[in-house]
Amino acid sequence: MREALVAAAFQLFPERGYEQTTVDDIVALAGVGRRSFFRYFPSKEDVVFPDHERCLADMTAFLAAGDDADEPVRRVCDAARLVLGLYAENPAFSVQRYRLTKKVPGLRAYELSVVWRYERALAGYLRGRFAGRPDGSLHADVIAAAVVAAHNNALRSWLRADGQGDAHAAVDHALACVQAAFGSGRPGPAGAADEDVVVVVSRRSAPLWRVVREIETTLGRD
Amino acid sequence: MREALVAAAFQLFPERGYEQTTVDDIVALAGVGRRSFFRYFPSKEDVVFPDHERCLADMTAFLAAGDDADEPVRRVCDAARLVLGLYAENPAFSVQRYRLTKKVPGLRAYELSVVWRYERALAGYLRGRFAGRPDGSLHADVIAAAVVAAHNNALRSWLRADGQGDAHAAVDHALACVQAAFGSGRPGPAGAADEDVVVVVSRRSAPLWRVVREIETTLGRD
DNA sequence: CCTTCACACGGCACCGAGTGCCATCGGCGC
DNA sequence: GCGCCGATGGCACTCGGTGCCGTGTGAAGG
Repeated sequence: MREALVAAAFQLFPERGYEQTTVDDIVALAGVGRRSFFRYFPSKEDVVFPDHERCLADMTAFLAAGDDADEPVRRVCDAARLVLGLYAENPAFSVQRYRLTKKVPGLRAYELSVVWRYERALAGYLRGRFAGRPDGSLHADVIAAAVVAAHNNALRSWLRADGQGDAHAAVDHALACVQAAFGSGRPGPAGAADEDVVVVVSRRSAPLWRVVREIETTLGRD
Repeated sequence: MREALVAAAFQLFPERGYEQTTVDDIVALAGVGRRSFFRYFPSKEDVVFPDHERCLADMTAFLAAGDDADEPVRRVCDAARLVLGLYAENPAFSVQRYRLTKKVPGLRAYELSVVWRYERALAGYLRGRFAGRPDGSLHADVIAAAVVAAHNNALRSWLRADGQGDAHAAVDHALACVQAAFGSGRPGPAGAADEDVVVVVSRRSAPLWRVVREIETTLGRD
């Protein structure tokens, strides 16, 4: 039933456009009642993202399954990789959906709210890992946003290329940049500081207290 | 006319709730025709963010007014501070709107699309500044997302406190964390590398090529 | 074999957001 | 005074979304 509705919708959307296709058109093609559509999809936009609810549940389960020995930033990057996997599973569908969301503003807004829930899940996990640390919630929000942005940057360039190329490699590279900025440089509360060599970047002309504060910030002890 | 509609809306929203207030209720209280409402606001959600269009225009103008001598990350942080100024101008209104967007999912989704446009403006500016640099668009997206996340984190904690406290100081502190991670550590194309002391963080057990790559990443020469 | 209960589906009526069209009215230059 | 133009209001319509109810079907139970 869900599959029939999704199939009917994605048959009509490319030829008529999203907004020109009414729910009545979809249910007429699928041969079901109009009321049943809204039983399976809370809104018309939801038919475009049929499995995002399951994906979100998978991601939160993945985050909940980790233990405290994991490096937090590494963990959220792996969670992002998990989401990419679901996109890469059926590239044709992902590309088709990408074309839709790129053109239709209402669909783009809906995608934003979807992505926002992923980002909040990542930030919630990081907030728990950074609990007690000063500016913990700030770092959690910033890192979650950076991870999502890097993931989306790689994902979109892969989608723009019609699903050609290695999506996983692109996302790995993008996430490596984020991990380089936040990951290994920010030891978690578990504290593996003595395993690290610390490198701070600061202008030579900066006052000493400024340099010290940047070192503290890098070490996460501000 | 706009002011009358906004005033009527924000008189009804707190007492009835957003979704329980129909557009007919608003125009009846304002004493204008229903058709005129949609002349001034494309949708019901727009009446909640009456000046965001002007704010976005101000921000893009601010970014366009900068010259190439500016440090790019510093510039987008200042642009974010500019947005905060418009929130801090009338705290009562901002707090009232925050309560609404926190409760109503549809309004939160709309706010996301608003914030997204700010983020795209910042990313577009950074993309221009990073043109030619490897992974320029990736860094632009990540930094823009981090700046917006830091700004929103500080803004929301200020709004949760009913507009008490110094919003500018909170945002300055939040943006300083982002600048510490991306700003001074990443010299722009203008190249002030010889003024910097470079500090890299890496596990001692990491292979040499990994350390070298992190140094390259930190210097923005990967 | 018949009953009954539950559940999924379909149809119907309704609400509210948003739009196109046209009538109206007030200010403006000619 | 006359005609033009922009702003406004009213009307009718579409479409997304919801509540309600009737119906059919299949499984459990007498």
